[in-house]
Amino acid sequence: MEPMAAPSPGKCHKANEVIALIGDKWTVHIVMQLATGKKRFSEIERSVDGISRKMLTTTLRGLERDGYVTREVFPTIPPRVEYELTNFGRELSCPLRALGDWAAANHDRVLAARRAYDNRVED
Amino acid sequence: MEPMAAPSPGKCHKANEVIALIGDKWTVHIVMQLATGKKRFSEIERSVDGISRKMLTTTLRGLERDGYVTREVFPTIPPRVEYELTNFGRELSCPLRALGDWAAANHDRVLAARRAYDNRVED
DNA sequence: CAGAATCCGTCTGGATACTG
DNA sequence: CAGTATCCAGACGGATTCTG
Repeated sequence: MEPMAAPSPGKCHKANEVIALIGDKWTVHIVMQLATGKKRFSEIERSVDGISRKMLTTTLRGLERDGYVTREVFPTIPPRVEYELTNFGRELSCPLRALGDWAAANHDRVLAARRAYDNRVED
Repeated sequence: MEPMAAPSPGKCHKANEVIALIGDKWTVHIVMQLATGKKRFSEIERSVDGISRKMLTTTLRGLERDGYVTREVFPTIPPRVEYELTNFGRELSCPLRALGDWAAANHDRVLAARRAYDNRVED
C-alpha cells in the first residue's frame, strides 16, 4: 500500500482535541442512540447499558457544550428533558458510524489477535 | 434529516469494545503517524508531541496486541525497534482518518460552541 | 423524572531512575 | 536506543443521598 502524505502536526493536534471528547467510554454509545432520534433522559439511560446517572449527565453536558446536542426542558411535573442531535451532531455521527461499523465488523478479528498475542507472551 | 435505523445493542457493544482502545488520548496520533510509513520508537516519540515514554510503550503494545501494528527488533548496538501498521491497521486508519479529518476541519466550530456555552452558563 | 452534591476507591498517566 | 520499574498525585467514575 502507498504511504499517505504526513498529516501536519497542527491538524493532528486539532483533531485530537476534538476526539478527546468523543473518545471516552460513553460518548459513542450516546451519539449512536441519539442518531435514531430525539430521546428523553431516562430513555437514553435505559438504552445505554451500564451507564450511571452521573456519567450520563456529564457526557450529555459535554456534548451540549460542544454543540452536538440540544437540551430542551419541559417545565412539567414530573419534569421532562429531551435531547436531540444538532445538525452538527448529525454530521459527526457519520464518520463516527463509519468507525463504529468497522469496529463491529472486525470485533472478532481483534479478539483473535489478542488471544494469539497473549498466548505468544505466556512463556 | 431522516432518523436512521437503530443499531442493534450487540453491534454497539462490539463497536465500543474495539473503540475503547482507539479512543484513548494517544492512539489516534500514533496510528496517523504510522500511516505515513514504518517508524522507529524514538521517531514516533518525537512526532507525537507531549507523549511520555511510558505511554508510547503502553499504547504501542496495545496496538500490537490487537493486530494493528508489527514490532520488529534489530539486535544491534544501540538497539533499534521499528513499528509498522499491518494491513489490518491500515484498514483501521481509513475510518480513523475520516474521523480525524472531520475533527480537524470542525475544530474551530467546536471551540466556538464551547465559548458560547460557557458564556451562557456564567450568570 | 431529571438531575445536583457528596463521598471515596480505582486507575491513569507523568516523573524519575535504572538496564541490556 | 529502547525500553522496564517504581512512585505517586490527581482525575475518573460508581454508589448513594438529596431536591424541585
